[in-house]
Amino acid sequence: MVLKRPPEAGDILQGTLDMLVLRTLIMGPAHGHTIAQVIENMSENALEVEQGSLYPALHRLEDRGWLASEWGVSENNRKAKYYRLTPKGRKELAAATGRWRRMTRAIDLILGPETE
Amino acid sequence: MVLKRPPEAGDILQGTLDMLVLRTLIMGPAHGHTIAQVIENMSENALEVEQGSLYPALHRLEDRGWLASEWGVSENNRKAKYYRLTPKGRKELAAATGRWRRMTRAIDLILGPETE
DNA sequence: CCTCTTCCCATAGTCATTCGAGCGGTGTAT
DNA sequence: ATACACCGCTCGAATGACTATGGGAAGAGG
Repeated sequence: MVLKRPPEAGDILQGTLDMLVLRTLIMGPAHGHTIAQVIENMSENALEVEQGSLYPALHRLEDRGWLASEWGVSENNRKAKYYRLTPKGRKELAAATGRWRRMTRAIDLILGPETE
Repeated sequence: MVLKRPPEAGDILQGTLDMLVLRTLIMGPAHGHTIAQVIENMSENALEVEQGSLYPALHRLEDRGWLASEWGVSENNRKAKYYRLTPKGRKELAAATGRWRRMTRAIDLILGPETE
């Protein structure tokens, strides 16, 4: 055995996808397909959002009351589920962002200056 | 069931512990207990390294050839296993640090300026 | 019409990693 | 002797991302 997938470029850091989705929806409601594209584009294609990660994420965010959804029709005239941020979702985004900044600062303290 | 633990302060971001351990050992060999303390101190106690995370991490790093270990005696006169970075470990640290920087930059692109 | 592609949603199964809880042992100091 | 810090380790549960796979519907091209 002992086959392990080395971390690939594009892989999402575990625990950060939810925050990215919430952040994306600050600009207004969107459906899954668009959310993924926005994240990929805004990250200059450094991140890839796989469907197998995205849809479970959307569902758990909705389960937790951070998103609400509504069926509609996409720009391409297809059936699409639009998600929007709830007030709780906004609070969670702020909290998650705070956690993220504290965490990365802490890690960068250990890694040391950029120049290393 | 359905017990979910909200992310607590001190929790390690999944996937970063190995990099932190490798980075700690750049200063020279150390044993597990010390490694944990160094990470906690250097992060200004923003991070907590649990034993249940640390020892499995040390073992897998050694399995991958990134660390080598040797039994010795600690500063407190106790039996302790000293880990040191191998050349492969050094390379991996550089690679992991690069991945980390690219990833955080990408995420920060999406989160936007600090001031939000 | 039929097929192919793109768009859009969804789930099952696998895997790696972290955590909490717990075990055992040994110096040192009270 | 007993309490405590130090030091190593392991197991089960939980989490979340990935691959793989499915389906359905719109639009384009033959």
